[in-house]
Amino acid sequence: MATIRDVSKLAGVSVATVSRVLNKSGYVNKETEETVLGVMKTLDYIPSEMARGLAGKSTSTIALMVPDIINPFFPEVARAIEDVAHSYGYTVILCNFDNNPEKEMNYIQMLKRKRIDGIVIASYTIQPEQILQLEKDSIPVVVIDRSFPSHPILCLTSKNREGARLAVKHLLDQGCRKIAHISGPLHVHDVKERALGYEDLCREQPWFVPSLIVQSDFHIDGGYDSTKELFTRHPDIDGVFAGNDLMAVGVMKSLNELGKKVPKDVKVIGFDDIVLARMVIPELSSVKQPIYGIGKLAMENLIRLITGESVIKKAYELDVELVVRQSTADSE
Amino acid sequence: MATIRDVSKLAGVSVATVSRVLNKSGYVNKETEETVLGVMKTLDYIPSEMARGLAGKSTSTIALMVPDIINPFFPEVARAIEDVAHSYGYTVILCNFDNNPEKEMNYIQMLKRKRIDGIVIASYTIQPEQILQLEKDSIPVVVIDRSFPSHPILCLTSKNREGARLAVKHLLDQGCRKIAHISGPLHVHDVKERALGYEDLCREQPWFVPSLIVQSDFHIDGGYDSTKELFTRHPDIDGVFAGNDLMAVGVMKSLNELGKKVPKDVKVIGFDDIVLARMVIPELSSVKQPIYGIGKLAMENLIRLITGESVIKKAYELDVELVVRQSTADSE
DNA sequence: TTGAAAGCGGTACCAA
DNA sequence: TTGGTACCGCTTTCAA
Repeated sequence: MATIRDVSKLAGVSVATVSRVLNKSGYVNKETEETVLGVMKTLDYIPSEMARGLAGKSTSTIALMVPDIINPFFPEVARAIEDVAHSYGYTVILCNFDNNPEKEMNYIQMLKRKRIDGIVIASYTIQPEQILQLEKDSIPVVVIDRSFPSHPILCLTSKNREGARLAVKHLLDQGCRKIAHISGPLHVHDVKERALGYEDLCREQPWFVPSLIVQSDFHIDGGYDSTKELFTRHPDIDGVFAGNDLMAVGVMKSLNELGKKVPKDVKVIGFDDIVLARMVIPELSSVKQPIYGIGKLAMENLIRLITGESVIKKAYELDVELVVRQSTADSE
Repeated sequence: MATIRDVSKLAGVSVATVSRVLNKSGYVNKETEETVLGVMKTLDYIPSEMARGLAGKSTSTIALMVPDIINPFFPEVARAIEDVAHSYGYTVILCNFDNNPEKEMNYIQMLKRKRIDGIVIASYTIQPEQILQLEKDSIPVVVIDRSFPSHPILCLTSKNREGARLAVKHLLDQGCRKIAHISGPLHVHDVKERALGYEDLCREQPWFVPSLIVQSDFHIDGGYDSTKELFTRHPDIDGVFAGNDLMAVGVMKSLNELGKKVPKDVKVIGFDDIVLARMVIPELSSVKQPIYGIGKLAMENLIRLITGESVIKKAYELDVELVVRQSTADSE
């Protein structure tokens, strides 16, 4: 493989000059430039990012750390991240860490060795201190789907509490008179917010009892199992607000087995509005998070951090939107 | 950030020695080693992969090129690739190229600059010559979900024709008497195979007419639209074999709107058995490709190619398996 | 068992 | 406008 020296020799100039035309930096005579460009073509010269990285420039590589790319929320984020990254000349390393703190740290270590320029991370296991440490090591980080409001960390989440209220309000409007909530892991602040949104509207209802809230794990099977559990205790539930769409799908599957019709007997609404919501039958109502937008914004901000532009490191909350589909339709 | 020189100075040894303990290569006195290891810890030394890459070793990075990570088939592959890669110390770069040859080439160029060690690619647009060229540039490639039987290229696909036969046979066994096939892009050999499998069993049927085969695009909307089209022409279709699960879901959505019950009025079967198949209601019958296995095998073989172990570069076909679920259940 | 030094392929400063 | 050259951080002979 041709090197910059090969090019310089064949073009009869110095490597410095070749470097200049390569980077369009500094003065280069028009003709010289053309010669060099020509030689590059002839030699099929491809500059080594590794070498330029070593010589001081950045690696143009960022990492996307997610619990599990199979969870359909993340491919949508990944897609956005990758689109923006690619358009800015960055490359994306994909890391799955399965909510396993050890694997997570292992990965971070590996990323440090690679001297990546930054990280976008979605994690319920990472501690704010770890992120601060990363920044101290001058590796910018953007956190998505979780916020650390009391730390100077750039986080991107949605208006979870408001979204939850929208969902529950909608169920009430549709005539539901006993609404359950299946939540994700409540020790996570942003997950808790959704449960709080539910409580905001339901706590004062005559039918409300705490056992209408069940904590689960954001997975489809969790939604499935929790539903069985809920309906054993409260056979008269007529509305379910699931903490995310994946669990909502589990809810629908469970209801189907219980012989309950959606939306006739029970109305179901999820959260996130992943593409899956439009794939199931009946189509799932949901609270739309701007997933692509979150990914896009995350990457744009990360690049800003990398290039040293001024960005305020704090928790940003994006707008959500109620999306009504068949799973909460009027039961005529 | 500490460098190998910092370590060597503080430990009172040469960089060569530090390098040796780093790589556990060559002789190092037990005590010296411990000293060095200690200093590394104190300095929080993290070797630069970039530098070692430049100095001759590999980048320990491979690329996964897919049309679109949002297509649920690919996260499953990605997951496998990443698992194996990580366990061998490799890092995975994710590339979406949207079936856009230009973007694809653009990416390959970028990957060359990064001097990645190898590529796993799923593409219907790439030409065998491009892959051969890559290998000539000493970048090993493993192709998945597509085969180039007449080229010395390592490809991993499933027994598509046999799988299609299994699917259609099953529909026939379940009593279907007019079966349609919605296929993917037929110009791709492996896609064609599925259509041929369908024809193997249907061509001789009294009800068969060529217009029962519709070409589509492997996307959910394609399956949806094709179904509308098919039922306009043939309202009496009672079985649909979709070329992949995504289209099968589109089929079910379309049938739902047409007022046809699945599986009572029409039975539906897909291909791939992505996790989505178990998420929809009714659950989708499918022909199971060992997706995780394909990804795993792809990565294992890629590593073998990278490390120069002997691998026969040819098209391998993996076994498939019929998975019966609700969408083709008996209509009692 | 250890060290000196020549790269690896670029960048960028300083002179010319 | 151009060239010479000292690095960047690590690996790998070759000698000692």
